[in-house]
Formats: sequence, structure tokens, C-alpha cells
Amino acid sequence: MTSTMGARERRRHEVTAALLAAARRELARTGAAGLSVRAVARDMGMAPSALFRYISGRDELLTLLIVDAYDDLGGHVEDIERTVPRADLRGRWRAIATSFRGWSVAHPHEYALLYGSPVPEYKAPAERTNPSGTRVTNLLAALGMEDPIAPPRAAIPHMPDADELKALAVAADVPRMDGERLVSGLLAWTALVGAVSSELFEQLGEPVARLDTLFDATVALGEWLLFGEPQEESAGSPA
Amino acid sequence: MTSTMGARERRRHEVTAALLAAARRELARTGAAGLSVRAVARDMGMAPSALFRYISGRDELLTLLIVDAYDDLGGHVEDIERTVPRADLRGRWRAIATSFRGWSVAHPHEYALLYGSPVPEYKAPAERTNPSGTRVTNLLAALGMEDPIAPPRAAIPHMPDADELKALAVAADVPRMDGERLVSGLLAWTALVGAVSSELFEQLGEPVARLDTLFDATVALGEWLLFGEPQEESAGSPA
DNA sequence: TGTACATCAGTGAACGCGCGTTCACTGATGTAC
DNA sequence: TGTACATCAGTGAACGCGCGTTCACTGATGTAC
Repeated sequence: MTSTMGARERRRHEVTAALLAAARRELARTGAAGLSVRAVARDMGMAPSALFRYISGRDELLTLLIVDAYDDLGGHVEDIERTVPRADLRGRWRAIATSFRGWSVAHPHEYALLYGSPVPEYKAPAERTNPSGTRVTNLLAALGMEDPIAPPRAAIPHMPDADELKALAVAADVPRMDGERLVSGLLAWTALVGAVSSELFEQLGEPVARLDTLFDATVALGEWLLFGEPQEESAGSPA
Repeated sequence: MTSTMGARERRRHEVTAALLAAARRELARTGAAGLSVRAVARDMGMAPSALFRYISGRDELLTLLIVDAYDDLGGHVEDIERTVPRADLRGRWRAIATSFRGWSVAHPHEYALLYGSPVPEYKAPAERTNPSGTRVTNLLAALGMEDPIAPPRAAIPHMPDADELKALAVAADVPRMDGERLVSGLLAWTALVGAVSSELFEQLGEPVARLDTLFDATVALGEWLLFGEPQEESAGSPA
């Protein structure tokens, strides 16, 4: 395909890529709220007006960054989750959770853009944002759809009744998922987001190093929510 | 005291109060990142330069708002938690969680200021922010210090070992708290923050109404984390 | 109570800044014949 | 292959805007005697 591209088309691809790279640098530097078209242009060494050949305005710049960040995160988590044997459902959850956190710690501004406060005056267009934005949760959903090798644990107290569960499943766009598993998955997910947000946004005490052990507990909690009490590990092959 | 105040002192109090009120309105309108001294002055019908008699600059305006929001939230949660009989530990947790969410839903921009993405270029001065910022978590800590009427449940998997727990307790500024209870409390807290953030920042599917049942599950999860399996309710007085 | 001076609150003009976006332009790339 | 025209990318000046902050000022409140 590259061979059939004229100079113009090739350059267009290059500049588009450079634009995105510069925007990411700016995002990392100033955060989403401070992002400006002019700063990106400066970073690229171009006139600000030139960028309007590639984007319609500041809002599209944000949309581009959001989609790109979701894809970067989604790719990262998918890549790591893929390395876990399919049958190891617990391991897959742990891989999702830890790689999610790993990416977030490495890209705090991107994380804030995706999971932090909404940018004022900006509304992300769902039709562009959703496909990339659901990649991580899709991995979770896939876990929830697996044959429950671990018995669906009985123990979430006050599980909502069946009608509410059904409505939740429809609202969450996984109408065929078992309601209890859905609630477990959502709880595990929101707990994960809460743990990472608390860590990155510095809500708790500062000594971030200590948070490793707290995060481990969050992962364990999610594992329990999804799969119940740990089974005897000795059932597997001896170490 | 009011009687001993001269016109100047009285007016100073009035203007200070009006300033804070105007800042809160502006915050609700535009969010923290868009907050500006000039807009607040406009709202008050004063010249922008006049505000510099009351605040040192934009950063202090933010600090003021943060402290004020923490106090508003803290007062709200405290007021509601106080109405629960002291011995009803589970009820106290539920009161904390639901009132925390209630306030947050009613004050989304304030919530974002406190628990959302940090404002770029701004670092809150901990010595002014901490006393108000810990009011809610102090209620949780008080719960954790109560005589464990409910037996400390055994079931968080992979509880960190004793040394790590001790270090965590020191870092969290509650060095005397039992380590397992601390982890439980922190997990309950981050799960709560995650649930509210996911709801307010619109991470999950849009139909927010459904989230009521999801939030109930979060509260139940926290209750389980803090106090273990629900006991037979029939032990109390018949309804 | 009355006057003279000091303190303070608020004004309005001004500064320099960075922003998003438009627009007429130039020069390079592509296309038709 | 060569020329004539069309398309496109990027420039630079300009627009109007809102921002934080400074500063010399005026008029009101407070204080000393």
C-alpha cells in the first residue's frame, strides 16, 4: 500500500502521526484541561493554523487523544492478558488488573483523561470513543462469560433481585450475562478504578510505595468477587 | 462578638462569605479547571482587583474551595452518621457510604475537585487541606477502632503479612489500628470512591438510574469487608 | 464633640500573555491532455 | 515527456477574547488628641 501512496498521501500520514505524538507529549506535560492547539503546533514546529488541515478544532484533538489512549491501554492489557492460559480464569483477572494499573501509573495524565474528571465544556462523541473505551471491560466480560469453573460463589450480601439484575445487564450492554456475575464484575471493576484513582490522584497517605500491598489486596478482592474462595492450589501440578 | 465588630470588620466578614459563595457558584458552573478570579469578581459585582484584598491569587481561591468542599462534605456525612445508634456499626458504615454518595451526586464539580483529576499546576497545601480532608475517613477509622462486635472476618484472601500491615498503618496515620481492619477499611473506602467516580464521571453505561442497585452492592461489599458475614437479623427486636 | 491624620476597601485602567480560529497568500504536488 | 491547470499543505498576520496581576487613585472608616 505504501508503494501506491503519492508524496501527498504519505506526508499526510506522517503529519497525522506527528500530530498525535505531539498531542500526547503535550497531554503528558500539562494534562487534558491545559491542552491547546497552539502548544501542539509549537511542539511540531508548525504554524497553529496548519493543524486545522488535520483536525476540526480543539475538541477533535481531545477526541483523538481519548481514542488513542483507550487503544494504548486496551492493547497493553490485551497483550498481557493473552499470555495467560485461557483456562486460568483467576490469572486472567490478575493480569487484567495489574496491567491496568501498570499502564495507569506509567501514563497518569492519560489515565486522568479517561477515568478522571470530565473536561469541562467537552463531551466525548460516544460513537468514536466506545469501541476503544470498552476493550478492557470487554476482557472482563469475556471472563464473566466463561464456563464457571470456579462455582459462582454465593456470598455477595444483598444481591439485587432478579429483575434489577436483568435491567442492569441490559443497561451494561451484556444482556445475556448472568446477573450475579455481572454485579461481581462491575464491583471488581469499580473497586479497581477506585484503587487506581486513589493512588494516582493522591487521596491516601503519600507513601505510594506502600500502596503496592494495598493494591494486591484490591486484586485479591476482585478475584474473590469473581471466583469465590480460592481453591486448594495443590490440585495443580507440584512446584 | 458581632456587637464589638466595627463596620470594617463586619464588612470584611460579609465580603469573605460572598466571595466564597460566588466561588462555589463558579465552580459549579465551570468546574475547577475553568475557575477564574475574574469570573468570581464578576459574579460578585466587584472589580477583579478588589479580590486581591482577600486572597493572594488564584491558587488560594482553589485552596479555599477545596477546604470548603471538604468541610461541607464532612459535615454532611457526620450529621447523618451521628443519627445512627453508636452500637450499630454496620448501620454507621451504610450511613457514611450513602451520605457520601448523596453529597457527591448533589455536588459533582466539588466531588471532582476533591476526588477527581488533580488541577494542573496546582498543589494543595496539605497543612490547610488535611484537617477537613480527613473528616470522612476519620469516621471510618473510628469504626475500625470500635470493639469488634462482629468478629473480624477471616476471609480477605492474600492478606498482606504483618510487617506490611504495620507499615501501611503507619503510612495511613493510624499506627495503632489492627492491620486487617485497616486493609478492610481502605478497600471499602477505595471501592466506594471507585463506585462514585464511575457513576459521576460516566464510565459505565449511561442509564444512571440502574446504578442505584449497583451502588447498593458496593455498600454491601464494604459492609462485608468491614464486618464479615451478616448475622441473623432476627436477634434484634421484631418489626 | 470636633478636628487631623492614618488605615483600609474598592476602582478602573493598564500590562503582557496565550488562546482558538479565520483568511488571503505562496509554493509544491498531482492530473489531463 | 512537456505543458497548463487544479488541488492541496503550510504560512503568517490578524481578529477578538479572557486571563492573572499590578498600581496609582479615591473615598470611607477608624484613631488620637
